[in-house]
Amino acid sequence: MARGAVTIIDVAQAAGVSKSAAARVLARNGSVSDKTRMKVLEAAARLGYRPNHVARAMKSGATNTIGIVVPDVALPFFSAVLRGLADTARAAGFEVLVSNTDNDADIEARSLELLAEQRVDGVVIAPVFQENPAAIVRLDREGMPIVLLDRRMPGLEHLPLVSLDHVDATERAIRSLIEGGHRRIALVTEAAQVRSTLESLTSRTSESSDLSLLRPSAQRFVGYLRALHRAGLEIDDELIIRSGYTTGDAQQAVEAFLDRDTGATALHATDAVLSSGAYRGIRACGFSIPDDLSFIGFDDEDWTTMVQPAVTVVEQPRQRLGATATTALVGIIRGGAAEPREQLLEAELVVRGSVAAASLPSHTLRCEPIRTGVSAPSPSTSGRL
Amino acid sequence: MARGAVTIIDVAQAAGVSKSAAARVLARNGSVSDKTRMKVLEAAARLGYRPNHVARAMKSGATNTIGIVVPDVALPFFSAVLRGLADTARAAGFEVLVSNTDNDADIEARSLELLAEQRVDGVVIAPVFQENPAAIVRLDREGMPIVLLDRRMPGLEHLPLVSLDHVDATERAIRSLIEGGHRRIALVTEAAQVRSTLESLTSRTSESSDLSLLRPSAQRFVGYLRALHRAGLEIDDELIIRSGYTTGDAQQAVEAFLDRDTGATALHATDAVLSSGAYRGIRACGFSIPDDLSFIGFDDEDWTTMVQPAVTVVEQPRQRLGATATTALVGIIRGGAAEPREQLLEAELVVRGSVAAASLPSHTLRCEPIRTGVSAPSPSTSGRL
DNA sequence: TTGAAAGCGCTAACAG
DNA sequence: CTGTTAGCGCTTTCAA
Repeated sequence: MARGAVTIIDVAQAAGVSKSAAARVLARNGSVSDKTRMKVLEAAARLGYRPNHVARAMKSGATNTIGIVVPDVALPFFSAVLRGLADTARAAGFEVLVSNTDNDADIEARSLELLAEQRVDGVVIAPVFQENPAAIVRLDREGMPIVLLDRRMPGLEHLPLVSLDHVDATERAIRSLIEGGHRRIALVTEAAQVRSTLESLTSRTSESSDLSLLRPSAQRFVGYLRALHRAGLEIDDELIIRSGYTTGDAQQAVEAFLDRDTGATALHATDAVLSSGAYRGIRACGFSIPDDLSFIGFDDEDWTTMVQPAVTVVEQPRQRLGATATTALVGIIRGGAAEPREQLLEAELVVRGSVAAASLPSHTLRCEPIRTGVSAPSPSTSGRL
Repeated sequence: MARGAVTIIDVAQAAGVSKSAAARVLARNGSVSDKTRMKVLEAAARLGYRPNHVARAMKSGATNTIGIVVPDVALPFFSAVLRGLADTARAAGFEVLVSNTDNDADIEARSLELLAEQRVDGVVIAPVFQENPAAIVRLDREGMPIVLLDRRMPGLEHLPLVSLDHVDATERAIRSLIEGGHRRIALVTEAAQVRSTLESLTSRTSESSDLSLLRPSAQRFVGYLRALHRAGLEIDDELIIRSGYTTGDAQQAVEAFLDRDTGATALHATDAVLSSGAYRGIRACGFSIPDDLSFIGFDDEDWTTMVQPAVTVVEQPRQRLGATATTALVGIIRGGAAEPREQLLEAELVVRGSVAAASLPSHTLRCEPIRTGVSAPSPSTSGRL
C-alpha cells in the first residue's frame, strides 16, 4: 500500500485531466474521447499505475476474493480441491484466501470470522463435523454466499453442497467385485452406524436428502449395503471391519479380520487412510494380492501404482470438486441465483491389477504374519485361479 | 461488504457516543473511560459488529495479507509448504492468498501483478526459472517485501532465500552409502550441467553464494560430487544417469542404465519425481532392492513406506520451509529489517530398508525385464549379503 | 477523556 | 464528453 502508490490522481495530473476522467478510462466504463483515453493510458503506463483493489473494494463492496476453509490443505484430497478451486476462481476474477481448521470447530469459527472481516465475497467450506455449526449458520444468515464441500450436517440443510456421490462410488466398487464373481466381500469402514440403521436407506431410490446428512463414511457404507442388496446377496456383519480413522487402526483391524476364517475373497476400504492401512494389513499377513485376496482402495494416491500389482481404486474427481464448488459459489455471488441444493459428482473406478476373478469357492486362509523388514516372497498358499 | 454491514457508526449511535470514541474502544488504542468502553462493547456485541478490514486497510495501508506464489499447490511439496506458511502467517495475524503458476513465467507475472493490486503486504514466491524475472524485480524495486522459496536465479541475488540445503542433502545420502561400503554409486539427475562445470564447486567450502544460483537439481548434483570427492572416490560419468523431469523418463533412463554392466551397487535419485521413476525402473528390470541394488529416494512421499522394503529417503522439512519463509517475510514487513540473505534448512536421512551394506564386489547383473502385470517374485539372482 | 473532521483511493451521480 | 463532489468505514490528529 505504502508501495509505489501511484494513484489515479497522479495519473490524472500527469495526463492533464480530471480525476474522474482518468477513472473512467482506467475502469473502462463511461464514455471518454479518444484523445483523453490516450493521454490517460499513456500517463498510467509511464507512471506504472496499478489499480488499488482495496479502494475499489471499499467503494464497491465487493472484494473479488473468496475464502476456502478446509481441515488441512496438506492432505492430498484438499490440496487437489484447492487447485481446482483456485483455477476456477482466478478465471472468474477472484482471488483465494485459504484457512486450515484441523477439524477443530473453534478454529473453524475463528477462520470464518476472519474471512468475514476481510469481507470476502463468499466461502467454500468443508465443515468440521459438529453438533451446532453456529458460525456457519450465522454467516449464512448475514447473507454471506456459502457452498459446502464434501460434507453437510444438521443445521446446514439449506446450503448448497458439492460432493462426491459417495453412495454410488462405493456401490460401483462393490458391484464390480460382484460381477467378478466375488460373494464374500469385506468392507473396511470408519462409519459408526450399525448396519440396521443404514439398511433402510438401501432400498429407496432417491433418498439423497436424507443421505447427504450422513458422513461420507456412512454414505459409502450405504453404497456397500446397496450393492449387495441389489445383487441379492446376504449381508454378513462378520465381513464389516470397523476401524478408527488412522492407518494403524485400519491395519490392525484388517489383520485381526484376516486372522479369522471368514471366507472373504475380496476387500474394499472406503477411504484413502483406511486403504493404506488395509493394504499394509493384508501384506503383513503375508497374503498375496490378488491371488489370496482381491483389493480395491479408495482415492488414487501415488502409492497405488508403485506397489505391485498396482491397486484398483475408486478415484474422486478432486480438482473438479473444487472447480464445481467455485462455479456454484460465483453463481450465487453474481446472480444471487439459488444454486441446486446438491451437486454430486461421480467417482471413477480405475481398474488395475489388484482384483482377480473369484472362480473357486473360498477356502480357509489365515493370517500368517511375516518377518518384518524382509521383502516377502508371496506365500502363494492358495492356488486360486 | 453489503453484508450485515454494522458499521462503527451504528455502534457509536447505539452506544450514544461519538464515532471516534467507538473507534478508540474497538481498535483498543487511545484512552477511554471505563463507562464509555462498556457501552461501546455492549453495543458492538449486541449489534454483531465486525471490523471491516477493507476500510482498515484503506486507512492504514496494511492489508495484513500475504501472497504465496508456487508452481502448483497440488504437489505434495508445495501443499506442505503452504500449510507451514499458512499456520505461521495466521499466528502472526496475516491471511494468505494463493497463486499457482504451472511454471509459466507469464502466469507468474500476472499473479504478482494481481497480488500487488490487492495490496498484499508481502510475497513468498517459488519463482519460475526464467531468463529475466522482470515481474519479481519490478515488485522488489517498488518496495514489496519478497522472500524467495527454494529457488533463486540471476537477477534475484539480493532477495532473501529460504531453501533446503540441497548440496548437503544429497551429500548426506551419498555419504551414508559410502559408509555402507558402496563404491559404485549411481545418480539419477535432471541437472543439465556436465560434470566438469560443477566439479570446481566441489572443493571450496563456502561457495554458497555461487551455489544458490544453481537449480536445486544442480546443487544436489554438486552434493553427489562433493561426497565422492571427500571420500576420495573417483567420479565415473558412466554412473550419472541423466533424465528428463518425468517419472517415465526416469524409469526409462534407469532401465537403460541397468541394462549396461556398470557395476553399480547403489542408486540415488535426487528428486521425488525421479525417485518414483527410478524405483519403477529398478523393479521393472526385476532387480531386488536392496539385495541387487541399494536405493535412496528423495522426499518422503507415501509410497515409500507402502512398498517392501520401505525406501530410505532424504526428507525435506517442507512445512518448516514454509514457516521459515513466512517468519522472514513478516520480519521484513514489520521491521524492514534486512533478513539474512539465505536460510538453508537441513534435510534428514530417513533410514529404512532399501539400503544394504555392500560387502561383496559388484558382479555382472543385467536388466531382465519381467512380464508386466505379474507380481514379480524377486529374481534373487545374486546372493549378496 | 471526548468529539469533530480530514482523509486513504476509488466510483458514480450529477451538473455543466 | 468532462469536471465536481460526495461518500465507502475506519483511523487519527487536533481542539475542546
